[in-house]
Formats: sequence, C-alpha cells, structure tokens
Amino acid sequence: MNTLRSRGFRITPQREMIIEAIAHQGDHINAEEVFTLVQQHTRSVNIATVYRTLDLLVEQGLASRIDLGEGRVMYATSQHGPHIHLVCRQCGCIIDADQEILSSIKNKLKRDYQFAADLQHISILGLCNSCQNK
Amino acid sequence: MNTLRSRGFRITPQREMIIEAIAHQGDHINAEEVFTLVQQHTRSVNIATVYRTLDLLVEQGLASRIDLGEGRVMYATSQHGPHIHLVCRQCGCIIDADQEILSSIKNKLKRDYQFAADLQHISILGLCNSCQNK
DNA sequence: CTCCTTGCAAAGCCTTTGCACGCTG
DNA sequence: CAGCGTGCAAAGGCTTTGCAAGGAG
Repeated sequence: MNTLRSRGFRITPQREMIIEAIAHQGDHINAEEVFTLVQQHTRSVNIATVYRTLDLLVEQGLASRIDLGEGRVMYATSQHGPHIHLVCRQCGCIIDADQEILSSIKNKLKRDYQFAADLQHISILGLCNSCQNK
Repeated sequence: MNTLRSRGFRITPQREMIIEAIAHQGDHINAEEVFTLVQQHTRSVNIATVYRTLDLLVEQGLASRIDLGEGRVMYATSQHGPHIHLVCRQCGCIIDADQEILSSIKNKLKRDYQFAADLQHISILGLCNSCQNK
C-alpha cells in the first residue's frame, strides 16, 4: 500500500478496501467475492473498480492472478506462498498442495524444452476424495 | 462415429464434418477453428452446432476438452495421446511435452491428498525459449 | 412418422472500456 | 488545482439457450 504510494499511485478508500479484502482472505479469492466483501463496508464501490484495482495490484507485483482453469480466476496477496491448487472438477473445491512436489519438474522443462515454467500457482484438475466415492 | 450411432445418436453431415475436423487436425484445436475448418466445406453450419457437438463428443468420451488457462479451451480426439501443454504467457504458443515428466506426481497427490489428478492434458504456463530472450 | 438436431437470434456471463465527474496529493 | 481514479452504462468476447423448422432412422 505504501508501495503503491511510493510508485506514484493514489490511495483511495476503494483501493484500501480492496487490498484489505484480499489480504484478509487468507487464501485465494475471486473478483466477485472481493466485490461482495467490499460492499459490506460501503455500497459505493463498483465492480469495474474491483477489476481495475486487481489488475493494478497484479501488474505491480503486489498480488498474483491464479488461473484455476475452466474460467475460474482467483487472486491472492504476494505474501501468500506459492503452492499447487488441486481443483475438483465435480464439486469445484480447491485443495492447496505443497509446491515442493513439482520441484524437479521445473528443471526438466527448462533443460528439455527451454521452457521457463511458472509454477508459482499452478493448478491441476481432478477429483477430490469425496467426489471419487460417488 | 459408429460409436455415436450405436449409442442412439444421429449422424448428421454437421457432426461428420466436425468430427473430421478435430480428427484431421493432428493436435488440439478450439471451437472457433473447428468452425472455420468446417465452413470451408459448407456454409451451412452454425457455431452453436459446433459447440453442441463438441460438448457431446466430450461427454461421450470421444474427445477431450483441454483447458489451457487464460480462457483458452481446446479440443482433441481421444486417440491423441496424453501430454503436457507448455503455454507461453507472452506469445501464446503451445509446446507439447512428454507426459512422462509428471509420472511420479500423480501417485504423490493420490497418497498425500487423496486427490485423483487428471494429468491427461495438463497445461503449464510460462515463457517459451524465444520470449525469454526479449 | 417421430423426435433428435439444427439454425437463428437472443440472452448470459464475466470482464473491459469510454466518458464526465470527483477526489487525491 | 492538475490529472488520476471512479461510477455508470454500454460494449465486447465467448458460450449457451429457446424455439420452430428440418432431417435421420
């Protein structure tokens, strides 16, 4: 937040509330949910502002955009450590897995395909435990 | 295609052409591209039909839907072997990587998180070789 | 002849954008 | 008080859906 100010961006009540919202939410959160959270404080926030602010935060490296696939996009503060998202196709729940599982992959991809994989917030689709037993 | 018939679905010229299109295309292809390909044969195909047919093929297990993230959805025939998609954030190109790289992952996820990962067509975001050198 | 499929057009969903006003610094 | 940021409303891209007409079996 001070980071924003120091980079010449203005601190508005809207931005404060949006930053608060994604920081307060321990985990990932989508634009719609940010909007809802912020509205609990005041109605005077527009969904367009939420999108614009989230974009800004991502651009400035203060938040990360997490693409869960199937059109689901989430946001998290950068403090939120990198990890894998296990997304259930069925019920849509998200399990956070230790990112260390993929540690060996990154080097292989770089060596064999010259591809710099961004494994910070990768997501893997599948079925969660309870949905397998149905 | 005979599979469809035997399951009680009708074989229409539209369906034939759409199936032909995704089978002919060696790799993955999106709905828009299927539409374009099919239109080269005849104008009498609607984009809605393309979507409906692709959905049907996926439901029936004859094709797979591949979510590349960032809103990009592709389709491929089921014969198309499973593999990893390395998607470049910058230029959007797609590199197909050997799926064997992830072989160990699946078991770990199952054991540690009881999560049945679908690694058939996983996609990983990052930067391709040429985009890294810019 | 039945009713599954299609084309058409409209609507839906999420996100982005143009514009004039308002508030930050 | 300059101009960045906002609300509002409209548009945009992609996908889905309702409905009547058409064609497969």
